[in-house]
Amino acid sequence: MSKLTAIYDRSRVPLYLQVASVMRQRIQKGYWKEGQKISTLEELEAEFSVARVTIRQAVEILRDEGLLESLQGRGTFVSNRPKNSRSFDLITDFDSVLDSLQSNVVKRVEVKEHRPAPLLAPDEGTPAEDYTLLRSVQYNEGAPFSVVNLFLDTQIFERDPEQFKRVAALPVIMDMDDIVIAHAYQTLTIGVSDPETADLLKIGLGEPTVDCHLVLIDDKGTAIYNANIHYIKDCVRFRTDLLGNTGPRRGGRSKKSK
Amino acid sequence: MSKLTAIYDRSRVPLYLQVASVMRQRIQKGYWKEGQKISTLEELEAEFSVARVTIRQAVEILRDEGLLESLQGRGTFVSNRPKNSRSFDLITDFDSVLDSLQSNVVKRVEVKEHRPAPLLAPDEGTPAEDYTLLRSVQYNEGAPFSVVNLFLDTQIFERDPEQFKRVAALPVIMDMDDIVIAHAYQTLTIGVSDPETADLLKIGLGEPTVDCHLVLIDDKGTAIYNANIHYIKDCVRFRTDLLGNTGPRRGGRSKKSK
DNA sequence: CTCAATTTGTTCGTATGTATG
DNA sequence: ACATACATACGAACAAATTGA
Repeated sequence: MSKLTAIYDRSRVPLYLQVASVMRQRIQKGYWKEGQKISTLEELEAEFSVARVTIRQAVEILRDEGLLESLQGRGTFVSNRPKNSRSFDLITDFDSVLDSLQSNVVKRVEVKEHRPAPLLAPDEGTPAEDYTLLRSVQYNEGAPFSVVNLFLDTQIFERDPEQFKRVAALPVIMDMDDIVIAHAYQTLTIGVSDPETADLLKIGLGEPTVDCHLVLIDDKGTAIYNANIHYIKDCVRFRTDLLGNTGPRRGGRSKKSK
Repeated sequence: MSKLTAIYDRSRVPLYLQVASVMRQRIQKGYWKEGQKISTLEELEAEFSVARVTIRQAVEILRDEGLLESLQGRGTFVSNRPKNSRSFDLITDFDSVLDSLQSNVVKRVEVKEHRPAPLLAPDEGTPAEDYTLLRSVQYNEGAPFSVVNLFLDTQIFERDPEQFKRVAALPVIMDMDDIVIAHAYQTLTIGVSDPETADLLKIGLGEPTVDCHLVLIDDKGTAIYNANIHYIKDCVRFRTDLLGNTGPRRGGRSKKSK
């Protein structure tokens, strides 16, 4: 019990799940390679300071997930399994957003009118008078990877309700030639799934998600498009070149660094 | 038990923790505002389909965290607590990286030589011959918010070992005038804390983190700087304007969208 | 072939945690 | 607050399969 209480100080999640999470990551990040024999139960026992049975429970979870295989008398091995990396890069420019809507399956699951929209940050424009909620789920290879809760300016929604109810909203908006998007702010944070999101994404309640707050502001400063998008955490990645278009950087610049 | 097994299909984390996570997010994201009376236990009971005691356990956790206050006969209220938003924006350009190293406290916790470095993606240059591991922790307001595992090309490390052991590496590198950084790739993903990271960040084992893989490539194509940075998930946020420097966007562009 | 060492698999007893009604 | 059922975790012992000496 001495061990237990010490570890439980920081997380009340069952120990075998904590251990399983760490081992799962070691496999996914390639620290434990495919086909490789991993540490023995006794070594893992020592490393994590837990009982034998607890390690076995963790291994059992990863076995069920097809990540590990155990052979009595020989050891535990990382499975050679077909790679199905469903992860993709998050989007950082407007045209890619439009493109991605074309390449993924979008299923509208709900439309509600007169809904209070998510709060806007000080620089995210002024709220529209009324919003219509369009909720949809994005699928990739048949599995859901994101839930979109879009609060669309009702004035715009009513210009083509049938279209908005059927397909992705952004292309429809961009087809309206009197609309000018002055700003498109995207804010990414880490959140946890609420009951609706967990249900639609087929994940556990309270599991971490990547939350994207996307706000489009028109030329009058109105936030006509105000969306919260929840991505399954393993499905997203974000890459950037810090040098951007400034070109290579030469050392010795600190003399004038005030 | 009927309820229980249904929910446990997707997550084996104790129910009261799942419920607590969702309620914590409602407070943190401002859906439940400060001072507001939240739903009654009975309503929450119905919403989450769990027993009364389970809701009470969740509330107790948030009470311990100072997020909620219960008053017998009146209800449960969101605490008016001092805002200490320790979150900050992730960095997307090179100069900001340099700046941020100056404004945060960095504590070097470990130096190890001849360590195998993290794997490089195909376009992340060729590995250096040998790397030296510099591990440090970044603090903000006295609390740790990130662990940096930097694998530095040993050839560069040995040009000024004492300096590298004491202060942040990047400014030291940028003071060497014969070094040219041709690329600086940053990749963000969601991971979970391993035992060392959990220990240094004072978080639970297996809790989600924002992982940043940062690779600097010199003019010869060598990955001289290869770092894995683990941020506490609540401490980071990432903002961007999708329109960037392309200016406002006018509708009606789809005619030529092949 | 046998033996010993290694490694996973199984079981028991006990204490505490979780969830229902 | 109580009674009940099941889950989690420990420690220890023993069984079964594999390997190499």
